[in-house]
Amino acid sequence: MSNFEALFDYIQEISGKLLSADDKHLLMEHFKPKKLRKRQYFLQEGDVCKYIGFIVKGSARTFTVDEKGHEHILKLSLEKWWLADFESFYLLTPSRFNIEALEDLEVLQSTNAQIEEYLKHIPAFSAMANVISQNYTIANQKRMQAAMSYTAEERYEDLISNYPHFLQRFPQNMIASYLGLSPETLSRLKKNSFK
Amino acid sequence: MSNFEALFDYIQEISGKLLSADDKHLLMEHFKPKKLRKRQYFLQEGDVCKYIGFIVKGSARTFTVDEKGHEHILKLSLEKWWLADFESFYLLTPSRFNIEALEDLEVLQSTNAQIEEYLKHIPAFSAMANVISQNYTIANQKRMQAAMSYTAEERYEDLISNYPHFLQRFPQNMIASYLGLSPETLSRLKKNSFK
DNA sequence: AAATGCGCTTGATATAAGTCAATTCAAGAT
DNA sequence: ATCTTGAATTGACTTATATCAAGCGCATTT
Repeated sequence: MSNFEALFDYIQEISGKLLSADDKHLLMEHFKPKKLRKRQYFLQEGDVCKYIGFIVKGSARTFTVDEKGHEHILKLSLEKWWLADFESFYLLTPSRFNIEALEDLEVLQSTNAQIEEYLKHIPAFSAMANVISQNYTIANQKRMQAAMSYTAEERYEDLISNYPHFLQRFPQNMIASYLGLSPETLSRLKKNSFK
Repeated sequence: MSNFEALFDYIQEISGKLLSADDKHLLMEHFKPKKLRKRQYFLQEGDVCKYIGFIVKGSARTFTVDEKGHEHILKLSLEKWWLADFESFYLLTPSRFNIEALEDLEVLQSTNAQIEEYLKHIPAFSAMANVISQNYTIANQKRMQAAMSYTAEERYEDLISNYPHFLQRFPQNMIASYLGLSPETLSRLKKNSFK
């Protein structure tokens, strides 16, 4: 119940529209609460990402494992973020990513087919989707630019100013991987930047 | 006139829906043909990206210039691609990017306000927008992964298999910058991969 | 035909970041 | 309380890529 309040608030806030009682009932009917304990997987490489999850509580990481066995974190996610490999979710192809809970995790999850229904029938939901799509496009553009043009140190500074809470919520080695750095390099970087 | 046929075909192909005669008239009313000669700018750093352009003919690059004066290409664009800095276009903020014609360029351009109208009134157009948004999300996810996890050589192989025509249309130093490499490094890379 | 500019290549060197290995430290488990 | 585990740090060394510099074709201009 209070899980759903978080989702309702989020949709209304982002879309700038109100949800009717009917809208809420429809959402509650098909978004299923799911709990994962720390270290459990929301999605495993090779599986199809059947569900998209809205994070009510906890955190997660989306990562790949390369041929040498090294992990690369593509996304770190917190409360009020959506959890999915969108390629797999949209196209129903096997995913190349793993999504793992970094803390005990509570999500509300739904299938692509249900999402299509929401988009059709709930104006606030489709308005939200449009805003999110814009935000994602902008964020991706920025992150890509940072990855291409910035040095390791600049990317770290950037992270600090854009997502300061990340430093509290995620261990350093995860941050390093997210920035495309080895844990050692990030450690040294921090030491030097204090001077 | 034949310019618009390219746009109409594109919208119908991507959306899977047909455009009515009214739809087409509406599009022709507000999409303006614009020609740029090679080396001219579609968008300059610091300006607001007032227009989104649909490329009918030609090619372009989107790039930033860092403090050291080095250019970094974020996007290489060809026929049937959309041209804009979406952050600036959506939010009307000054752009950090430059968009420059690499060949003589013909685009059909429109403002954000007009696009909103199309989304409201032309079903094929809004269906197209949804598909594009999905494709962008997927492409961004892939490119980000490539940038994080792949070596220079793997990124080049990746480019060859995903966009083989890029090699014909863009000079090598542009490809290098797009891959986040110096021209020298790409040159050496090619030599070694032949062995 | 000469001259200019430009993209590509090649060589020598510099630098940023990765790798491997050892140590410390804190947190959880027994 | 002790033991174990894993994160963070630090040092020594390696590697990938950038930088600087020179030279070579090739096209465009004069």
